[in-house]
Amino acid sequence: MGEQGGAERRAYHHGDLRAALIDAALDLISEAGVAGFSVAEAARRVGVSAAAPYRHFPDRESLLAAAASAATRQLTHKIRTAVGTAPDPGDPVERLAATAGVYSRFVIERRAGFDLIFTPALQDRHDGELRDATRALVAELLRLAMAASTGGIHAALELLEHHTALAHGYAGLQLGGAFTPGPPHPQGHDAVADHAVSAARSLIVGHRLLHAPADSGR
Amino acid sequence: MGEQGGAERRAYHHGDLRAALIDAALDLISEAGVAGFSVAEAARRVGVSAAAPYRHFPDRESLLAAAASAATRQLTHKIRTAVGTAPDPGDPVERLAATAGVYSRFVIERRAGFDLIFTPALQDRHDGELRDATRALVAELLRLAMAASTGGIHAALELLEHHTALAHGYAGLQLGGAFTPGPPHPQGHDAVADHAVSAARSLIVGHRLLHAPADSGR
DNA sequence: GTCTATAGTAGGATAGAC
DNA sequence: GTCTATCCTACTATAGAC
Repeated sequence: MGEQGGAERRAYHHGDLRAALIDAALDLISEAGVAGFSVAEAARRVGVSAAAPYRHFPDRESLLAAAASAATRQLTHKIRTAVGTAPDPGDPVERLAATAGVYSRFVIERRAGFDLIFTPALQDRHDGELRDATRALVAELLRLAMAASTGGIHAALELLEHHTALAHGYAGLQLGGAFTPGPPHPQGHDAVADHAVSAARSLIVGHRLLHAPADSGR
Repeated sequence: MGEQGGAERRAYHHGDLRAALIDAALDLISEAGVAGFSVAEAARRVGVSAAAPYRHFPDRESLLAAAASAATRQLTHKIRTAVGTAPDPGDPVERLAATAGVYSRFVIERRAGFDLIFTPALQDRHDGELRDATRALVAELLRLAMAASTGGIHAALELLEHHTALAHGYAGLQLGGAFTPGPPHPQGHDAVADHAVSAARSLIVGHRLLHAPADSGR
């Protein structure tokens, strides 16, 4: 992430080709999604042969899983630091709503969201690294949903699901080009993230209205 | 049907290979997304050589665009017929909420949603067929959003965007496997669609609350 | 640990026979 | 209009040299 010397040049695997390959994989994913990722291209970016990665990862999926783990940790970190900077950080509604912006922006910029994190092929590897990263992320979100919901745990889980779908949908529509009839706007990402936050506010408010403590039925 | 027991033989291009290829393309997309589509595989399914499709479509993208147009028309039709069967068809909130269920179910089953319909590479072809189909779909949704919103046209457009993102997100999470830690549930599609409708209700209610006519000033 | 070379797979697209 | 045959491209993965 940090290095930005040449446009995409080479040979900075001074000592850690494994890490360099994960970085390259994340770059590829951010540029063209999981479909744009290939072991060969990642190797090319780093400046090694197509065979070299197989010394560090048994197969394509292993590298992909490592990249997914890294992305998950990055996302969790972004959510943790961003929640405190909401318009009204003391309001649990604003705190949860802010995560919709963080998530959609992250996915739009990196193309590494829940669909990558929860890819069955990756989760089924029972990779401890990915499992731990996923759990930390879900725990963080659940905490925020619990605070924002006026119902019980059941209502909070439902709210989290609704909220997650909303943020994921914003990212998906933007990435799919549904918001940009013309060429993609430079600052469109921020605008989309803002819309996601605004939508999340409506959703949370509506959810609280329909799941008020006095009216916990249904 | 003459031909013997291949698992999926067809050779029903009696007179309309073009239509048969579009059908096959839609099948491929529904099975593995756009990534699962290839001209070669579509031809194989229909029972013709890999070269035959190029008599009817100049290139891969043309066939894909034709499939996207067909899917768009199907989706518009499903929305039109389903809106009347909402729990309370007279309630504009329920009518709009119902479309979240229709959309998410459709996308989950066919993998042909807004990200396919609005794929820039397809929209930039200026294909009249796809353009007309897209416009009809958007017009239908906008009508419903206008009826459900208590604000002006601006609020209705915002509501539609929020609503669309929500439905799209539900479909995306389900397709990405985020809802199914284990194997995908058989009737999971209906459950997910129901959740999408429920979420849409919260969203619409919240939106109306935040954009009431008396309080139109955000 | 990395290289070159290679086997195998799959798809997009064209040429020319029938 | 469809076929066979072909060329090109790109990727995964392995083998053996250094």
